[in-house]
Amino acid sequence: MTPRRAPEAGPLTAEAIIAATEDVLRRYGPAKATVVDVARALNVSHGSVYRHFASKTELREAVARGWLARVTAGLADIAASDRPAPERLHDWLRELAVIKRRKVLDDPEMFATYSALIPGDSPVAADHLAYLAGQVARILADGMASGEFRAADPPTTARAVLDATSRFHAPAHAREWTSPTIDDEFEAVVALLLAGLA
Amino acid sequence: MTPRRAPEAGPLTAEAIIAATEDVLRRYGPAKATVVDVARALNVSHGSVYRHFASKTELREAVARGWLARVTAGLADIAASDRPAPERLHDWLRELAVIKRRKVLDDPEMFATYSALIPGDSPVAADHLAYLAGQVARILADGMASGEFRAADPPTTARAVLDATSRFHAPAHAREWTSPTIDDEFEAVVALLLAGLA
DNA sequence: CGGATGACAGATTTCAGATTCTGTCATCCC
DNA sequence: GGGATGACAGAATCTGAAATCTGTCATCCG
Repeated sequence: MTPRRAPEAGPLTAEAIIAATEDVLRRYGPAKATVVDVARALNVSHGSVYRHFASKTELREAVARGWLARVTAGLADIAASDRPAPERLHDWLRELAVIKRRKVLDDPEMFATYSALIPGDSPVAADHLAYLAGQVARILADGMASGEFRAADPPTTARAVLDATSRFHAPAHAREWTSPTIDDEFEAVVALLLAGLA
Repeated sequence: MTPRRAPEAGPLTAEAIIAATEDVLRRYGPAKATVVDVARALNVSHGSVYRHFASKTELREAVARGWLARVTAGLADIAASDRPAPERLHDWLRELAVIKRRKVLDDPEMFATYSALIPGDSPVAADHLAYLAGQVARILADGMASGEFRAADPPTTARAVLDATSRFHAPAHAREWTSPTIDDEFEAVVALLLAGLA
């Protein structure tokens, strides 16, 4: 593996470690990647990595956090658009599902890195869900303000919308995403939810 | 392990093999249980087991099928009751969730046996889901006939209802069922679905 | 002095050889 | 003759010793 960091490079930063870890994870996969591999990629000793991250888990969480933020960045635009709330919610949910499905195929090692954090109850997954719920709550609040949606508590309802669509975005269901009928099933669920919100 | 079958017992039947396998699975767990263990419990050679089941997988499927039918038997009564359809649907979904949750704790080895079939795309899970969807479709059709639910295609909508509640009954989510807020989340999702059906 | 280092202990993983298991089938017996 | 048997091949799993990894820390260096 080509070292990412020349001998004459400046101080070792958390960002450089995260970037190198992402490379190493993509190359070897989360099951094989080691802290020593990361250190080697950076031309430092593995002890130096532990100056910035208390544990391998913490490092993986930082990598997953950044990756998740990047891959779901496009959702905020949909949430903030000025189109009718039901249409926005539909498109937002669809885009979330499409992103996840694409990443399983596109970037399987990083998807696996993120998935592996969930059984361990990492805060990354909970924070990610809370972040997504915030965007849904905003769409719901807009829709309530305009009369497109019936009044309800946006945070609670946002969580219910995400829970009801978890089959289409939760990594635990990733194997089901290759089903030829998955799109129809998604549309049926979303239609039911939109009817319940109207 | 005490043999279930005395030397003077009658012919070896598929049912006896299934019953013995269930015992063996409960005792050793699906990861450790072998066909030889089952044969020993029945005082026969393992070759005899293969006269009735073409493979270990087929045997496990038969066991899981029977177990699932038994543990979900109570749902049919709820589906067939003459209470208002929305109430029936709510109680049916709740009972399904409660059964699954209880079995994870009660009967973890059999729950694991059933869960293990899902990643392998066994027809057992698909058939089970179709059976459940049939009951939901019936509740929906009743509700449509009485005007409690809006008109829609019952089979499609039944599938959507099950998909939207999968977090509360799909084994992939079993770890989440111990969350203290799981009941509130269940009720929020079902309220949204019932609103969408009304 | 702040950051990097590498030796170290204990935990985890690897790997090869030995064992056990699955699934088949020629043979046996009732 | 129909069902049961157990020997067998190839696949999977176990076992235990060696290697590697994680996380710590006394030491070093600029």
